[in-house]
This record gives sequence, C-alpha cells and structure tokens, in this order.
Amino acid sequence: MSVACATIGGVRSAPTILHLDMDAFFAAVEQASKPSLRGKPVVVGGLGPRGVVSTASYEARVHGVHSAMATAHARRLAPNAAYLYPRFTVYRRISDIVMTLLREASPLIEPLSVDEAFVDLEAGPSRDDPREVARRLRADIRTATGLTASVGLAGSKLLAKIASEKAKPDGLVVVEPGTEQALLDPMPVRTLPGVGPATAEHLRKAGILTVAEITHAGEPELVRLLGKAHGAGLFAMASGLDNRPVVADRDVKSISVEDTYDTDLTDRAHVRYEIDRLAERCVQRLRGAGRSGRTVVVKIRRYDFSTLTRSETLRAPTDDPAVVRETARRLAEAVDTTGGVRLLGVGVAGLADFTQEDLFAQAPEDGSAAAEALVPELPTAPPPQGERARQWLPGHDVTHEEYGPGWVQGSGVGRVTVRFEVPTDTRPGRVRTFPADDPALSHSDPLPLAREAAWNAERGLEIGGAVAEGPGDTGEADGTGHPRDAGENPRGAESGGDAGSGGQSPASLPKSPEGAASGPERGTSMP
DNA sequence: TCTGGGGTCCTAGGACCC
DNA sequence: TCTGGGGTCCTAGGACCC
Repeated sequence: MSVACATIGGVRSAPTILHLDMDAFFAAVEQASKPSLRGKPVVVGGLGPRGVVSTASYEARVHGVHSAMATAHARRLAPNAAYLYPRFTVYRRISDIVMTLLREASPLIEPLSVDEAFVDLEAGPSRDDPREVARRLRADIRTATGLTASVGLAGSKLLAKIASEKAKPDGLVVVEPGTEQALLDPMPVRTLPGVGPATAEHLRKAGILTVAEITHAGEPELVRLLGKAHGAGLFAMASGLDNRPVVADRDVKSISVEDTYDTDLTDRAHVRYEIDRLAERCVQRLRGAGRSGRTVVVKIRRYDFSTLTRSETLRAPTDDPAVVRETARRLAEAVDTTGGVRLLGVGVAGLADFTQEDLFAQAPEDGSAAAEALVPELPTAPPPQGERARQWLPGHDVTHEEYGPGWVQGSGVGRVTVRFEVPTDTRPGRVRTFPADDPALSHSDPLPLAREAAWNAERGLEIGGAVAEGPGDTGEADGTGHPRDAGENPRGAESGGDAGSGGQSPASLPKSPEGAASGPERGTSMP
C-alpha cells in the first residue's frame, strides 16, 4: 500500500480507490455488435433447458430479468427479448482494452472479472483530482469501445464498490471522506461483501437487517453468530473499516471445468466417458496456463442437486492427462450415482509453477504409462448419441458466401435463420433463412466493434478480423427505444455461462479440441 | 422451466509429527 | 496405560462472488 495518503480508521482521507464496472457488459457488447438489437431487450446466457442468465440488458431488466435467473424463467418474463449464447472471445478482447486504459491511469489495478476492476490511483502517475481521472477514464472507455462504465471513487474498496453500484448505469459516484458511515448505516446487510442468502438469514433471525444494526450489535455478538473470521470481518466492514489493499497479479490457485447436462446421466459408462473428457479439457487449460497441480478434484451434482466433491493429492504435481484422467476416474467411480447425475466437474488444485515434463517422476504403477501419456488416450465409450448436426448457436457469427457476414438468430427443424449485419451498420440488417446444412454458410470470427476497430488502428494494433462492409444493408427499420432502467445491477453472475448448457447435452457433442476458452462450442437452439 | 461455470476463502475433523 | 499441546497436511463441505 502506498504511503502517500493518510488513513483514518481504515479509510483513506481522499477518494483514491476507484472501482469500475462495465454496464450490462455481455449484453452491451452484443448490442454494439448487432445493430438490430440496440435499444432492445437482450439476454445473454445458457439457452438450454438448464441454462441461466449471465447478463440482461437494461431493456430486459425492465421486465424483471436479471443475472443468475433460469433462462426459462426469463423467457416467460420477456418472451420478445433476443436470447443469445455468450461470445467470450469478444468479451475478453473488449476487456483487454478496458484494462489497458485502467493501467494507464495507474499500474496498480486488480481485475475482479472481465468487466470489473479496482484501481489504486495513489499508485498512479497523475496528480489530478481523482474525479477528473475517473471522468477521463469513462470517456476514454466509451471512445475505445462504444460502451459505458460506471465508476465509484472512495477511500476504501468497500465504499468504492458500493459507489459504483449506486452509479449504475453510466455514472460516477464519489464517496466524500467523512460521509462513509452515513452512507453505510441505512443499507441492507446484503450490501456488504460476504453477506449472501445464508448469512443474511442468520442475521435476520437475530433481528439484524441493516448495516447500522450490525455495528450496534457489537463485534462479540457477530462473532458468536457467524464465527470468528466472518463475524469480525463483517463487523469491521459495517464500521467502515476496510484496509484491504488493491492487489495486482493475484495468483490462480485452481483450474477446473464442469458441465451440467440437459438430462441427468444415469449410465456409469457414460459418467466415466464424461469424466475422461472433462479431465482432458482441464489438463488442456492447465497446460495452457503453463501450470501443473498436485490435487485432483472431482465434483458431482446429483439429480437432487446434492453436490459432493472427492479429491486426491498426488505425491508430485502433474499436468499429465493420463494421470489426471485415471485419478478422476477413480474418484468418480467411488461415488454412488444411482438416481442420476446432473453435473460433473474435474479440477486441479495445489498448482505448481511449472509444466511437468518429467513423465517418469510421476508414472503410475504401469511401466508403460509414460509412453501412453504422450498420446492421450481418447475416451473409449462411444459417443452417446448419433448424428452430429452442425451447430448454429444463436448470437454466434457466420458468413454466407453470397450475403456476407451475419449472426445466427435462430435455428431448428433443419433450418437456420441469419441476420446479415455488422457492428458498423447503423440500421438493422436483413434476415434470411437457410437449410441447416447449406454449404454456403459457415462459422466465422467475430468482427471488431465499430469503435474498437478505430481504437486499434489508432494504436497500430492488429485487429481480430477484418472490418467488413456488410452487404446486407437495408432492413426493417424498427427502432423501439425502450427507456433505460436506472435500476441497480443485480447481484450474481455477470460472467461465466458456458455456452454449453444449451440445447443439446454436452454429452452428445464432443468439445472443440482447442478447449473451453474460445468460441462457439456446442448446443443447439430449438426455439 | 427451478437452480451455469469458474473461481476464492473458511471451517472442521483426523492423521501425523514433535 | 489418566493420555498435553501445537503445527501442518489432507479431505469434505459450505458460503460467497462475478
């Protein structure tokens, strides 16, 4: 922590901690990419029977749709919204731009997710008023991406975060030193980080509903109610005492992958097949990060949502697919899965900093294991379901030989509907329908946003895809400008949502070999 | 139509060691 | 052969966050 600033009671005397949060990030990116969706309700998330909402645009929130809600529920609330699978590669690209701009304000930034970060302005080069820095940042982000961000400025992380929440959407809120407690006192306990449904219920039973009531109860009472760490921490927060520094470069501690299946897995061979594939994906990500790990973890969620984990710590770290697979298999096989399994996961923890090349150091009993490990054994069970149709996921990018670039609006019963428009268009593009197996239609890379392309050019950066002039020009002019909701950002996920939860069960669709990180994956949409 | 995916941190009991 | 006490590692589960 910088020494340049005096602190009083755990809060700086100047509002030099900045929290930035992009507004309805995934949905906003989709609207920037797809002119026909601007001003309209957009919901991004899993689209399958067990999908949940990652992000709803403000137009969709008006109807009561919010993050972490079952997508099926959202469809009932907002049947006319556009429902799209996430495009993580695009979000990450935009995120990189935003983080770059933040780092220019101060090298001490702590990203919390793709769309959110703390910045310690005390560590930055600027002697300007933090308010001015924040104003400039918001303007620069809008220039570079076309998207809006909300910013909170305060003397602590706690208050900066609360402030950015109040600032949404597209605002800036500064917590002036000295006003902290007056701001906190009337807020519901759920406002504090670390207070979720369970803790809130605990507190409610003790008659504690607001932050002020936490401080009034006193620290011993909180410790009694919630335990040492949680109780004491919460009491400090409620009292406005928050010394947590902004920490850059937090180290990853575990890497895991998981899939929820559209229908429960009941067959043991099928479970084993899926465990194998998850282990493979997990190791790919592990290796991609240049890491290895000692502890293999298997996660199983049963038909009744009861969730259990089994883990085993190896003698040495590994990134050997065979070792992870065999360990995961063994752990999974020791669990009673009669009744069905709705989710399986494989993870690796206890990460070490190197990629394990020395296969002999970790070979299992079987002497041939080292050799086998070089050629990862593929899952042996047959793919559970037959034909692999081409997958046209709503929201994902395609190109037609004749009509050019566009995106999948919907698919089903052997057809796919495409809207031909590109981010730089100012009017909605035309819609056309094709046979699902039309050879003229193919998947394509996402195009840069309109502002993104210009920003990249200005900085002399390579663009992730040519800026296309869209052939599909004119279209229905329907600009229904729904009013912007001044409402708050719901708690819960703005990230996550693997496209995979949708449509077709992951079981029936082998993952793209390059792993979970990118692009269209699996699932089909049957509207 | 219930309830995603990727993480972090904390607790608690037992093993094991000194 | 009345058995203390502390530290660390491992495992499992739970709460929480985005």
